[in-house]
Amino acid sequence: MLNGRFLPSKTKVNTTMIKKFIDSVAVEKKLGAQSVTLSDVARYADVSTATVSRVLNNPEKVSKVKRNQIQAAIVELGYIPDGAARALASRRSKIIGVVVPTLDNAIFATCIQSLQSRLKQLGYTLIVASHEYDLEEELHEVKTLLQHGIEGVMLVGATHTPQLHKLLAGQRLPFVYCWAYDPNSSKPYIGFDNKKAANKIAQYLLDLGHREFALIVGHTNNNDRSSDRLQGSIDAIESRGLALSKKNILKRSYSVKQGREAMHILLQNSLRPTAVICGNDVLALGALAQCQAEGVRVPEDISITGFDDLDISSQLIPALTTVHVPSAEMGKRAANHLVAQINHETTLLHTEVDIELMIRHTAGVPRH
Amino acid sequence: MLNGRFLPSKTKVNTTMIKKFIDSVAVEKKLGAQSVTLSDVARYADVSTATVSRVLNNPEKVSKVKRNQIQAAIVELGYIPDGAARALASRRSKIIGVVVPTLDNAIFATCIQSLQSRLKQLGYTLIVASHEYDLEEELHEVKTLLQHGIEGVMLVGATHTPQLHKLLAGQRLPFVYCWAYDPNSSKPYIGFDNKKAANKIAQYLLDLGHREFALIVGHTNNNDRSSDRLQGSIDAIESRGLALSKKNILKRSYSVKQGREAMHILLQNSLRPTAVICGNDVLALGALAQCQAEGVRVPEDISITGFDDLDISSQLIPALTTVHVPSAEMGKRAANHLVAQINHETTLLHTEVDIELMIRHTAGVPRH
DNA sequence: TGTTCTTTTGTAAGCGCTTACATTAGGTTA
DNA sequence: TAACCTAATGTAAGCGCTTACAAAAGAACA
Repeated sequence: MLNGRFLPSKTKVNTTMIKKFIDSVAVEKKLGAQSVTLSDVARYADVSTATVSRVLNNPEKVSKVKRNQIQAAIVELGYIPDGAARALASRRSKIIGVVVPTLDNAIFATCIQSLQSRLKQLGYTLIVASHEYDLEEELHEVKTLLQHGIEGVMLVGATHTPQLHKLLAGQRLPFVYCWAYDPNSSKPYIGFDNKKAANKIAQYLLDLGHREFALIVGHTNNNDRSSDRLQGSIDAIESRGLALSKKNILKRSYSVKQGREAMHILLQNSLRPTAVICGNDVLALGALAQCQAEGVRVPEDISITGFDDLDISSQLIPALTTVHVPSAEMGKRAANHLVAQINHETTLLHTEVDIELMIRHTAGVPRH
Repeated sequence: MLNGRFLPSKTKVNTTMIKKFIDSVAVEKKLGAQSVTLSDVARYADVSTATVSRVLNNPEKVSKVKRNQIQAAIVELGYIPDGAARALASRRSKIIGVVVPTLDNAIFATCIQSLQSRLKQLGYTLIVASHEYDLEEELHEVKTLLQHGIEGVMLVGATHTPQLHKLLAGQRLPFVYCWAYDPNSSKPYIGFDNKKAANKIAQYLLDLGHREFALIVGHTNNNDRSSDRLQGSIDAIESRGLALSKKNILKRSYSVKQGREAMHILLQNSLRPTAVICGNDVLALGALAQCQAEGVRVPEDISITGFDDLDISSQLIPALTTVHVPSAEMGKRAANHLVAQINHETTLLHTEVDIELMIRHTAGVPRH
């Protein structure tokens, strides 16, 4: 041990000695802060750098005696491997990236939480970026992530710039699209059919007897989830031979406030809709609040539905009728998928997750 | 250009040639996917690697002619710098880390959103980790971030394991504690005094005439924000000579459901409190919903207050009386602080952000 | 005991960049 | 035009690891 630096080998090492060793390393390197390197550990444990590296990466390839020696040295010196050096030498960063539209929506936060927690189990670290519903920005973010050597990336939705598709293909970077589903695509999807889901909830309202609809949805430009949900609802309504006036389709950004404002407009109409389908729960919560504010009873006077099933949605009074989206599950599956891809294991190209109509108390039979 | 690889110099370059160049690079490297390196760019633009590197890092140090030449080469070859190599050589990763308790609370998501957006402006990338209110896990996460070469880290609260404090000091890593404030500490804080804020809201209720209180707060072990808020309320109440029975202090994890359950218990009491102070908005929203569910009017029968001022809190009916916490601002300030630290610029050690009592409609004068 | 095979360990060559230092080109000035 | 300065560029030595390959040490067997 200490390899002749200042201690005869086999001497029992105490804390002071370690400190001196580290300090002497620091002095030698003319560094203010000592940063213990792998070769310091090697010297301290009296082995080669290769052996230390093996302990880090393939412990089973090192004899028990040396392994213990080295592991003790690592702890004693407080050695922390340098990820950049590892990444450079091994060409594996152990980093995965995700670019979501925004973190301000709990649905993405939940997904990221579970993505990250699963990746942690698998030995990966997550870098998060958001693009605020701007696809050029999304491209830019992926490039930044690429600079950081991500080994895989999760993206939201199916709509992206052509350059991004090219980039992903060119880099041979494992990736997965979430929150959307297209079994005919050659690209990997983990998600669900937004159109089908929106169709389902509209059907439910139609079956309850509703004929006068309004839709409050998210902006549909460059947002396939939003436009699919819109289209799904429209299809359902028109399939029953009903008309939906443009005036009753309100596109708003996803916020409670916008939901309120949109509902306020709808309530001004001489002919009020009996059912308002919202593009997500946040908008629905706003719509619901506005009804309360204006003394409109839900669901007696008007029915409201959401999409996402946020935690809060089931707890409010009345509890929101909505579509449950398993965002945590998507995160977890995305993690599994990406890591499998990285390890060249075979994976399913497409995974459709179950969405479920949550029938609660904001939708009911319309008044005559 | 192309430096004799297969084109006479000064030849006009077209797409096919670029492709061939890239392919020849790929073949030479025996790589499946071509990854264009800085030296490829240098060769292509017929300059040294140093010059290319300068264009990347100090463009003003390179003559206009070469700079343009090189920038064109970068675009044409689709060169993406390798962050690991840059980090290793320059000892700067351009990565900053943040470890929050959880992403499932919108208040942290909002903060991270703004932290990240500011860091992006400053040329940094963010790695997010969460510890689920487990301080050992927090330590572990910081270690992982350190492996990835973070240049700074934002942490939440003032309570951390001693090892973490040691680690931060030993690594000379810029860091900042958010969501708490201690002007007497030698550690940097960007936040506010939770105790004072909680005191303020309790005073407000006392001034309204409330005498019977209950508290629904977060778990207080290892969570200084939660325990400070609890203590602040208790202090206010006791300073008026009022007693607060242990039975009326309910500790729950932060979820709407838990808020509901806690309120349900309080409503069972023969002597109901006239005011319920909640440790955060999520709990308050739950408490509010439970009152609605049980036909208890807010604020006529019972007053409820929150803490955080989530987006939704101001939009619900009745709008929640709460404390506004500028989480986005804290994120932004944390970004500025950390980057300033990294660049050895002088910074304020402590920043107290303004919190504000948001008087809305869930707290009123108690019934006689 | 020598031979062969297996396991363990070491040696040393990079990974793709940055940067100190050396060199050269291009201006100024006397 | 020589001497000197500044700006632009190149050369080459690493940064801290991993890993192919070589070497050494054991184990097993005849």
